[in-house]
Amino acid sequence: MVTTTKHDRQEVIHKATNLFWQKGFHATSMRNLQQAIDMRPGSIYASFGSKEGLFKEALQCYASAGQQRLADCIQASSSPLVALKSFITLAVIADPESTPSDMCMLMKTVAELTDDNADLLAEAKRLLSKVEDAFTALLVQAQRNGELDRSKDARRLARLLQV
Amino acid sequence: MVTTTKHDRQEVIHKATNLFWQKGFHATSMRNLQQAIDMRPGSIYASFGSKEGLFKEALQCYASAGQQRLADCIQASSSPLVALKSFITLAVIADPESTPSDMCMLMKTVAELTDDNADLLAEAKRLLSKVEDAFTALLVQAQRNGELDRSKDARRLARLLQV
DNA sequence: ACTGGACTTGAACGATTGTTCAAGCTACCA
DNA sequence: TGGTAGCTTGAACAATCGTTCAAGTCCAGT
Repeated sequence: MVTTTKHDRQEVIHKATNLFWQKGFHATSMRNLQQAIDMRPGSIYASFGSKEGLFKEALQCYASAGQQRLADCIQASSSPLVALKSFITLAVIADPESTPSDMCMLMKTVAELTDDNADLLAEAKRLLSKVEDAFTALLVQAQRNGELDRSKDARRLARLLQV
Repeated sequence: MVTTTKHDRQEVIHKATNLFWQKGFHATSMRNLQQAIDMRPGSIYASFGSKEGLFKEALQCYASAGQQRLADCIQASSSPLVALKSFITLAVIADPESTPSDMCMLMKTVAELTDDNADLLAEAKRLLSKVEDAFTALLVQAQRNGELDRSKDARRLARLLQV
């Protein structure tokens, strides 16, 4: 045995991510998680330290999956603008059955959390701003290609249409 | 004394609304509320029945305040389009110190709640769709005045810019 | 002044929360 | 085969949750 102890860490995080995404941070109890990922409290705390720790990893899992999809769109598209468009439609169309929530998880998190859980709030904002950066990078590139004018920051708000 | 028993009901609801708006439903405990509105559990339950009952009234309070502001904008403006615009800027500019959250309370609620608390979720969606209706009514009126073309439903999404 | 009804109080309830830890299990190496 | 290191287990903890209710307070009407 070389990679996994018993539960594959990635798979566990993935399942936790889906549950958190669906129910939010506060509404997801440790006992919900125990059942969803099939681990007992001791193991969870040994692996992730706390509920917050697990949630933070879930956020990162979600964000990196999103980045991956965006990268795929870029590679598959001819111009930055059509890449962005295909990514957006991919995110917003995604069939309602398979997705835990019809809303961006980072958004939901920023909406839900307050200054208690300051760490998680900051992390979610950090990841959101990375998305923002990736989008604006695409847009300035589109501007250089002459497909856009000077409304750069305005398009960051296009992200909010994932609802 | 003719209207109030000891605490003015409207004022109590208003304070509760602000707290719920700031922290969300799950993160606001009854003890937080007791302190915020200066009532003890017995009185709260006598007046509102449950935490859910109080939250529902808070949602309605928030929504009717919004409707009031929209009505004011309409009356003060010359055309439906400038009324809508002034309302949006009013909502989004609102100085960050005085407002409990920089996000629409109905949105936050829809984002946070799940099928547990189905009543509250349904109520929030109902109020949101009332806002949507009011907006589209303004927009079709703008269309009749010849200030807009056929992108009616698309403008519902303009609501999401309250972030 | 006294009674009666309405409102308020806060201690207490059982349920559930996130978290801990001693004990058990399992797999690998000598 | 026996030992040991590390993972897993689940009962139990203190804290907090939403909620209840007997007792106390307040004031209007006689």
